[in-house]
Amino acid sequence: MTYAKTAAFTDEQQQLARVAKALSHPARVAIIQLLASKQTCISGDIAAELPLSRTTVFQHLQELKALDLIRGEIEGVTVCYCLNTPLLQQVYQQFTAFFIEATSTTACGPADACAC
Amino acid sequence: MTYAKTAAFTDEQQQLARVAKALSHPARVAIIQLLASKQTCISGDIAAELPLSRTTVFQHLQELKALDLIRGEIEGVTVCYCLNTPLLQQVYQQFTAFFIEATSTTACGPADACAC
DNA sequence: TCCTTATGTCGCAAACATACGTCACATTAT
DNA sequence: ATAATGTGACGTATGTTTGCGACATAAGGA
Repeated sequence: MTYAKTAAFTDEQQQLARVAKALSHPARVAIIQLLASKQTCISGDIAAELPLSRTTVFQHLQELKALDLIRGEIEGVTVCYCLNTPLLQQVYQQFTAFFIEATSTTACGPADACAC
Repeated sequence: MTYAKTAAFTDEQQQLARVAKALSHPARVAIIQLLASKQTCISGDIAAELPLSRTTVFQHLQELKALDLIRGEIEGVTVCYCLNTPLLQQVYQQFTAFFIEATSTTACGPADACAC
């Protein structure tokens, strides 16, 4: 997002793109799913469950944390990560609005000729 | 997506990540919105409406086309791009499923302490 | 107490991917 | 012929992915 021409787009577009970028790697998708499925807010267990090194997982976590999609609480030796559910719901609505806008087109027939 | 460890994740995770990647640039978000708003399936007009060069826009279009999110029909000199609405609806459902899964967590309280 | 082990994190770096644009070219309309 | 359009080849700048090595901290023995 820190690209040259980024400023030329609207905040909504940039915001959506930012979150999409966070989800643009299967590891991060997997991390979110893991955090959603586990009742415990695991920390190093995430690295253990993924086929990636501790360092790599840590960086993916950092990226998600930078967007505030997840939170991390220090609990003694370990860190307890968990989803920021309210933010996720908000993001969900943004995506929904986008997709509804995108799929409500009637200009071009479904999947066939582009008979503009 | 063509990264080393990509194969280790599920198809769903990879598919979601792939689409998210397509939406991870504001220019591509803008292009989809443009195609959705215009009744005509514009071609070079897209480049004219964005603060990017023709070539750059072309590459973004290629990326979207590679995922089949948009279609391009040659009409004489110009190419007529339009959204692949059915696919978008399908993608929409995938995202919905993901977000519902992600936001249904009750493990960690909303936005406060991670009291696992 | 000291040693070991586990954990989260930082620094660094190689491999790879993306963004962006200038040039070039073919096609078609005027 | 001229102009406009889509697209291809190529290059530079920038960003991402991935993990190895290193470090500090804290817990658990011996």
